[in-house]
Amino acid sequence: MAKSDAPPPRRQSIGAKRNPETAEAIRAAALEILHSEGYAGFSVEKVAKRARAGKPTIYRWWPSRAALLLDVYHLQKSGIEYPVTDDIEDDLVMYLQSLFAHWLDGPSGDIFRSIMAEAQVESSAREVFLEYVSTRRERLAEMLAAPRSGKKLAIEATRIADLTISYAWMRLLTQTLDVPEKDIRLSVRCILAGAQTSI
Amino acid sequence: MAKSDAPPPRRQSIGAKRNPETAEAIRAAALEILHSEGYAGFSVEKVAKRARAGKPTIYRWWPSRAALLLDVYHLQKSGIEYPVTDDIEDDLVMYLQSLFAHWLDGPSGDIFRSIMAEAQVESSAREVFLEYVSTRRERLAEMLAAPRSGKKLAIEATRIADLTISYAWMRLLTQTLDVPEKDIRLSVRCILAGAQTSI
Amino acid sequence: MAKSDAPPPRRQSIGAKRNPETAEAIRAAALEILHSEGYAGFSVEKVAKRARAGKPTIYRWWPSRAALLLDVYHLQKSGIEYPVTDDIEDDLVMYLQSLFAHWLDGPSGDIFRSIMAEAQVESSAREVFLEYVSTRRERLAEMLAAPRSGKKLAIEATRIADLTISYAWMRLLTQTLDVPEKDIRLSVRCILAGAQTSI
Amino acid sequence: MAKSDAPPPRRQSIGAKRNPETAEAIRAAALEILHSEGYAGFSVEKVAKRARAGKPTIYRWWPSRAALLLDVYHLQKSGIEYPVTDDIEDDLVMYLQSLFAHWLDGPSGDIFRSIMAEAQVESSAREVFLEYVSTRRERLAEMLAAPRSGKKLAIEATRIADLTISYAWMRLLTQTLDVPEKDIRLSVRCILAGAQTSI
DNA sequence: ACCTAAGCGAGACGGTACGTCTCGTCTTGCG
DNA sequence: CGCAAGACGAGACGTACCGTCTCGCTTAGGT
Repeated sequence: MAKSDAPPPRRQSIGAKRNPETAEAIRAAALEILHSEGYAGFSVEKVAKRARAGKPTIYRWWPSRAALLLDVYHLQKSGIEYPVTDDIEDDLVMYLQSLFAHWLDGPSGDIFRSIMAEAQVESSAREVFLEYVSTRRERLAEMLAAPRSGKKLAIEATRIADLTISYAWMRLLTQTLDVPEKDIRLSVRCILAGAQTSI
Repeated sequence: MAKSDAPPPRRQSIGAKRNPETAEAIRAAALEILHSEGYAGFSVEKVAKRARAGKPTIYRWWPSRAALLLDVYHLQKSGIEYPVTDDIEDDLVMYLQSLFAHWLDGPSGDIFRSIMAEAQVESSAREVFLEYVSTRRERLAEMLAAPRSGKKLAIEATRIADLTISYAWMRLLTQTLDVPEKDIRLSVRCILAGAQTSI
Repeated sequence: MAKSDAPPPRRQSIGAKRNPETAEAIRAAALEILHSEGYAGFSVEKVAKRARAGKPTIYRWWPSRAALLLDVYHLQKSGIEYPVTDDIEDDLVMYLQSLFAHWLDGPSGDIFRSIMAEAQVESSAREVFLEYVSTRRERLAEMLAAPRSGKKLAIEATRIADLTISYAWMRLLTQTLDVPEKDIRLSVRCILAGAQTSI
Repeated sequence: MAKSDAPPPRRQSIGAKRNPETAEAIRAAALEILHSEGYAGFSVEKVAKRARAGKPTIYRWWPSRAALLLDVYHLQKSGIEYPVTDDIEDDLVMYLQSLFAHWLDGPSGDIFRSIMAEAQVESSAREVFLEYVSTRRERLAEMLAAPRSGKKLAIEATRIADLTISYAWMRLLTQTLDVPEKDIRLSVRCILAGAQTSI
């Protein structure tokens, strides 16, 4: 995760079209600020300064703060695994552990919280947030519904997915992501308890 | 629910102690602004102007924007019941139903979302938010741990409380509070499934 | 004075040399903008857009805003009469009236004020401004010194010219060019009163 | 001309009323910037930074750049006399001499030219400028209309005032303030020639 | 019956950030 | 190589709130 902390060099126009280097520098600067100072310290002005870009250049391509936030967030929404083994409990625990680690490690947790906050202020942010949530939920439900030897879910996978996602969000929002595996497992067991039947 | 839309008269000191009328006017003004303009349009300055109060008066009693926000939420939150019958499932379903109805009916759902947003921006807000959440959690855990004839919880009540609260927040944040009782019951049953044992 | 208000067509390079049509279109656009929006609304960007020209094309031929302004101003400094009849008072009144009308009618008054403003920002503008003023002054002094039957000026013509020009500028700068002939005549009479002697 | 170049300390509110120290610091900063960088380098942002004041504080009391400029000019303008002796010609000569000396000595000449430039750019500045000019004109007319033994003006004092002011502006704008007293006297005599009658 | 102490309204203050504007430079791709 | 087009870094514009401060007024409670 080597981040270049050096001040970026001055870039210039490459003609009557968008300079991808500039766009990249702006996204990177936004990301770094969100990571180091959080949503509270995020401002277009700081992004511009850190990226060595003019404010109008940012507003030319991202119509608002929220748009920039959403763009940066899209960059980051990768890397989470959806494991499928024979033990569904293990799978869920592993999923949550990697998710929490992902949120804790990099800026993605902060970004996700930022999006949630921004969604309260800007309605455009809300739409994208809801749409993203829905795809995540479906993906997780898929994982849960995957066939496993000798067992099957007694209730809908989406319900389990909802409860799992709810639990993860709560941990994120209450800043309690640093949970020992035992605790995660107990909560997962609780969610799954009534949902499994042996064949 | 008579709301005074008239501009409040100027109040003055009633001596070396807090003027409850002032406090009330401030809370009311904050509520009205949140209701009519949402979190996006909420500012201490507007509250002061509408309540015909000085800004320092607000900051004297509420250390931050978030504290005021939370206080206003409390005003609205009065009607939530923590039922204790012999059936813990019924209790939880009833609790969630009344909570969802409360969030949907008035401005309290919006207010709670506002608080969550504010908690991402201001660390002081985060503390207040976390502390509030913790009391709610304990209160709910208490309800769950109440002695019921013939049954007791096999695991910690706080874990069940966490999962319940998580579920409620998720519904709030995804704007899906309008859930039929059957769905709530299924989710509650899922949470409680592994948590109960007969004596 | 028919000015084309239609948007000029797109021009292109005519090879490795300056396109005079382009230069003309730029001058014309600058003139129209100064006339319709005044110095306040004058910007190289607007000129480029109206002339359907690129900004660099403007900067290639006019090193600065001021240079363009001065060029445009040179285009306009014509058309004023310097009448010589037997009555010097009538002459001066007529001169001022036509000058005021000229300033009010077309863009030249605005341009003159613009040059004065620009001269405060750019020293190059100042030089040209001063040089222009000096030629105007000499031309007016010439008119005043022209032989008239039976009378001659008792003092230097340049002094009268200075006072006349001063009066005109003041009217221009205070936006009070719409003066009835009677007022002009009274002021002129005042200036001339001590300057004439019968033979 | 010892000017304090030290950065001013942070000031604070002194209650619900204007802090004169702040006003003074802002005026002083504006003056210094105008002196060192001229009108071209003048900006509200720089003034705020140098005065250690917030931009809104400046805009609270001076509705526009021009208003600040004019205020600063006032600071400098204090030393102009409106003499009233028995000889109106001497009075006007003395007035112009002291005015020219004042414009030449310090920054006030430059400031006044800046104001004239600003008035061409911003309509609000124009109003302020015109209003200021009108008071100066009246003040001068008053001086001219003052009763003097044995003589009275045959025409309106305001006309004489206008011509005098016009002359002074012209000298300022053409950078020819360094005029020998004889020249001033001749011009003044010219203006006054037809305006006086013995009793 | 004074006197201190605190609450209160009002609003100015130093700041930060907003989103917009124009400047003068730069590069592209067409002709 | 000229030209239209327009992106770019820079930085000022004027506005909205932030949270802190000081004022002058009002009332209550202690002496």
